Amino acid sequence: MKKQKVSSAVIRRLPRYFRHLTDLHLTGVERISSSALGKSMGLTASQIRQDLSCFGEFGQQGYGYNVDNLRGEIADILGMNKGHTAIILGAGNLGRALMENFHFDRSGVALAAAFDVSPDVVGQERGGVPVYHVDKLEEYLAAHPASIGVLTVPRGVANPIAARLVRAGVKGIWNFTNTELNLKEPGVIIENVHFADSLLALSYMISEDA
Amino acid sequence: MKKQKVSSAVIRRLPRYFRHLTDLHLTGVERISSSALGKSMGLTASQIRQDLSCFGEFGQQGYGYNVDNLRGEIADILGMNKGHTAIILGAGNLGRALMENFHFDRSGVALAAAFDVSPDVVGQERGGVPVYHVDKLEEYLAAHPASIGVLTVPRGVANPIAARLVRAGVKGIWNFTNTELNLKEPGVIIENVHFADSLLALSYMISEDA
DNA sequence: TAGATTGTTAATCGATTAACAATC
DNA sequence: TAGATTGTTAATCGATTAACAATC
Repeated sequence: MKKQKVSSAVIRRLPRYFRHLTDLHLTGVERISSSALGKSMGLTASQIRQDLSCFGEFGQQGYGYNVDNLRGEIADILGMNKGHTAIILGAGNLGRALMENFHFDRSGVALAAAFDVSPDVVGQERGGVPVYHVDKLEEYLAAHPASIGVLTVPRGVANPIAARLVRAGVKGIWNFTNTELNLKEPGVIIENVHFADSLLALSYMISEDA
Repeated sequence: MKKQKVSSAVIRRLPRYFRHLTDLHLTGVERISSSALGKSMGLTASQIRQDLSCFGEFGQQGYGYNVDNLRGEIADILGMNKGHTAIILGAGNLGRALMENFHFDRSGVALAAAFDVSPDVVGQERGGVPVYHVDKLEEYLAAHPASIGVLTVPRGVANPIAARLVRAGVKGIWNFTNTELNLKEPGVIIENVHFADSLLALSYMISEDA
């Protein structure tokens, strides 16, 4: 178990490797070299080999990598086989879009439930996922622990809800609320999805040469 | 007009600066030093000054930065005052969530219309935005040019629709389709929003020390 | 075997941080 | 004025790329 710290740049590339290898696998490709993979992803062969070497030796000299095997190794590295479970907080438009359309299972995550306050959705099912009242959150989590909380609540309640999630033992928060969460608990991981940041970066890039 | 290339790391931080300055402004903060801003954002003062120096001189020795002024400068840099217009392709769950809940205007972008094929939505309005049949796309864009296409169509049609957008003169594509778009046109900017990549990175981080 | 391609060490490049003169 | 803080140049650090011996 080599325990050197893996840089964030590498971590961000891992899902891309996984996605490309999945595509290759579905296309029937059985083996690929670092240079071929690099060309198709816009990376250098060196970088790919360097990245993978953080986690082990997955290739074979003179051959390259077995696509399906490497895909499996990366799935493992990403924690896709750890049986992570997620719950959604906030079954508004975005929450429902995730429930109905996003394939959590393809990332190795089981979406177990959603929570909201509105009588319009509480008690219903969306995309096969039950929606409970948020008052039941702690009770639910005590019986059905979850490692990931998906935060799609309104900005205003983001922090209090996040604090409740953390107190109830959630390990990571997937934050869609456009708020910087400030938790005191150190161990909890926050992954922010800031739509506006992404759109503004695009706006910058298309504005540059005008 | 200094024209040194701005690194992608800097570009990605600009929207964060904008967001934090907006928050400060709303809280009534009038001036801030690079070190105070750095502390609140988890960056070094050096980095902030270095970043800003790519675009000009916005501070004052011994004083720091005027929050509202700097916010305005960054808005300008980001192209928020260029009058960018966006259209949404695909008025499914995600497309509708963006129409009804995402404030394009807060990023300086006007959302003008959406396009879909389903009779269930075509002809309706969502969040004040009309939904047209995608057959009308070229005709519409000829009359109402847009700089940004928001791609929330199913994976399968992502590439053909993207190609049509580009042919019709769109400058950037905000891609939510979990597909790597391959366009031949060089000038067009693609900004990918890969939910799964983000979730997998989170999965990795919470799995690490288990 | 010869050719291909790995994993890894060394070299390069770029980004972040530190230092400091300039000055409000 | 003295203190604070900028913009910028130099130093450091880390990440990417290149090179190459090992070997399938």
